[in-house]
Amino acid sequence: MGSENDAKGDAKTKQKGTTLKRLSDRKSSASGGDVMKNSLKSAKSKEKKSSAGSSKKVKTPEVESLEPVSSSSDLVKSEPLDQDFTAKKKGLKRKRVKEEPAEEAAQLAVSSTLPVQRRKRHLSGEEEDEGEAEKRKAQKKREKKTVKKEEGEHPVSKRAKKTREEIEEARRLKIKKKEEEEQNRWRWWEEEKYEDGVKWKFLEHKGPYFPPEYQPLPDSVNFFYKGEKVKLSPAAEEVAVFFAQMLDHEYTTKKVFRENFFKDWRKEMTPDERSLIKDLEKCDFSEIHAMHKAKVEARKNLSKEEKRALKEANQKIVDEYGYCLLDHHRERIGNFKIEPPGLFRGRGEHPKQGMLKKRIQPEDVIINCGKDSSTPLPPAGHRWKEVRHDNTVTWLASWTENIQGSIKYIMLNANSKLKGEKDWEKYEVARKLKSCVESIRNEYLQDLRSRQMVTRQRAVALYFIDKLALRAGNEKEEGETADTVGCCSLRVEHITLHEQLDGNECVVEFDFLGKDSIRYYNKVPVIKKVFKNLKLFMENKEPGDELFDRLNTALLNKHLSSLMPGLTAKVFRTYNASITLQQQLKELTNKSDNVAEKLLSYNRANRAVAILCNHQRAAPKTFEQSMANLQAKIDARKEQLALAKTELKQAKKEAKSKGDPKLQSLVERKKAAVKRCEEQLLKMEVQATDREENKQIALGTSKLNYLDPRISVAWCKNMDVPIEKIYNKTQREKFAWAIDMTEADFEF
DNA sequence: TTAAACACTTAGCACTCCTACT
DNA sequence: AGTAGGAGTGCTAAGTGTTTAA
Repeated sequence: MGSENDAKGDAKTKQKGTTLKRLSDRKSSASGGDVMKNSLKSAKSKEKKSSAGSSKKVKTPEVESLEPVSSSSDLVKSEPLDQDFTAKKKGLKRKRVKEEPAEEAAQLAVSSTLPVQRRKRHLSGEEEDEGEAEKRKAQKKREKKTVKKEEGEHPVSKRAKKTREEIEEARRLKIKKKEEEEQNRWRWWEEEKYEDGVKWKFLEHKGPYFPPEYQPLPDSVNFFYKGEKVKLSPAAEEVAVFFAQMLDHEYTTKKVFRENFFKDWRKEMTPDERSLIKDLEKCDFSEIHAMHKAKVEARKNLSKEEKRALKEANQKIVDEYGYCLLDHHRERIGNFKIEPPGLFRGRGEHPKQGMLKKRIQPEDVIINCGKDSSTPLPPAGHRWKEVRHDNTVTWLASWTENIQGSIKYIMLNANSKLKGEKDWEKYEVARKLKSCVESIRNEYLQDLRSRQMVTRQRAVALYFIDKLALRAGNEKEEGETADTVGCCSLRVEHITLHEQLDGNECVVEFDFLGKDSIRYYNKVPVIKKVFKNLKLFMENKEPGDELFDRLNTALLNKHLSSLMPGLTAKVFRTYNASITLQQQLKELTNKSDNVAEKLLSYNRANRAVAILCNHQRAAPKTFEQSMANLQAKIDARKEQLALAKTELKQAKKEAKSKGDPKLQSLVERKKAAVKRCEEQLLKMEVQATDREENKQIALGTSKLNYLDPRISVAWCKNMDVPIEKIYNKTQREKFAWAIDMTEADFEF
């Protein structure tokens, strides 16, 4: 067990090296010729795709027809398996011989691994009917709330002069409030789960919040066409304002964006407007643009009082629409606002950028709530599209969006039971994978020499998904979205094979756009068998052809779920992310370190995961500046240190020659000064490295979505690091279940 | 069997808010 | 008190994977 982990760890660290390099590659390429090469490459691929792509798909012939049977065993002999996995080979063979027995499958079922429900703080006896208990809890909560409110008003009334006692009092209150919050928290993880498919029993809410209606432009602000003032109809004017507001953005200069916008804008025009306005180039939005800028500026310059009023008004909306009642608990809604209309801006080269995202009316919205709850009222003069009572889903409202035709949902906040339970389950599945990952790895390594082409392709894909944490790569409709890929949808043009590269053999160079059009660039040494298979898959194919032409995500996932219930491609990402964190934390932190050092280690472990998952971000706009500022500070501190050192020397000299005890204490003080200076310098330098390493890496995504929070909680307990140091308030709320249940000895 | 519909998680960006500094 | 810049938050697009319908 340990050895396997170590081996895997080695692979990861190696990889970390290459990925770090990868980021710098990316940096340098941004200004150099690489970008050119890439855009050329992708342009070429599009050409290919449109000409040959959909009509004739090149399929890799069956293995049997290519290779005599003997040669496949030949390959086995000549190629040792990846070191990572060889050790386990024997054990696996035995395991694989026996058909997967039903009981083993049952053991693997998720529910069985969720810790037995504890009832530490259950209000009263077990025999009490659940509904009764709920009611009582709710009642208690209400009582508490009123108390809190009365207390809360107290300090506000006597705010004029803050005495020490009052400050102290406020502090106590804050602590009390925190404790109370903790007490009030719905400890759903201590309750029984509902029967299959049922997500709730009671659900009541106020419906979504609609954005304000469009306010027509004042007469002083005009739109011009060919230099002539034109008064637009409200509908056309609203869309014109959307465009005018974006004029500072680069994408309003893009051809696709402009064309899509103009086409959709014309649809909103009256026939007269349509016959007049035929060329976007001749449109002048400058007055509208100026007005918008002035508005933004004005908002910034509001007085404190006005800002407070605005904030209060917002809070009122949140209080009214931002919560729902789910099984007698008040739960926060994640996105209770209907998305306002505007111009669609997808990520990357999106073919639909610039299109009009229409205003959603209550008539477009489906409401979902409990049968026995009060139905939310539609805005005056409107009605809902439908009201349904489906307790097998978690959404409160939904509508169909007009750009892609997909459904948008209003759902609960991440700290809710519904989301939390799902999250917990996700990590349990990933932990389950830990127990059988070895045999799965062994199996796909065997499959690399299968006679069936599908199986080989599946094996190689799985190898990538496991080793590189690639996403599954569902197929997408061409022309509907930006051209991005994942593992199964990789095309020949996305990889380059190198027999030799930088002293490594069998290197695969990946270069493609993944989710959100984020570039994935990596050079990875792979085992020979994978390399040979890739060569085979690429034979007689055009750059725009699919690499895994016989494979898709459905096929892959079907196979995976037969290996372990609940196993899909994305579980590997979760598993590898979490196991990497755990192992990196073990490796990097020492109990004797101080808190700052421990946190740096935590960040580094987190960063290793972010790199693995390719979680990137645009370098902050102010990055160079703030880095330079920090460097200046460091330089200043260095000078100070040098000065302090010379002063110390001087003092020492004098103390030695004169032997005055006063001078001796001066020496001590100077010594302390030097030490302090050194410490501060070190701290800043560490900060600088941390920031530099983080320049293009986003830690948040993995922290929020891939790292089992129990690993972090256990680490905090072991290392005596307060949980607040690694999770902010929101994160603590989201991971309340983990913070509450995890002991120091937790192992992922 | 395939495609579309559906439900839900994951993702980066832009804004706002807060805090540590001057 | 004012400000820079980092942390936190809201937003919504873009994925994954299951279910339903044709």
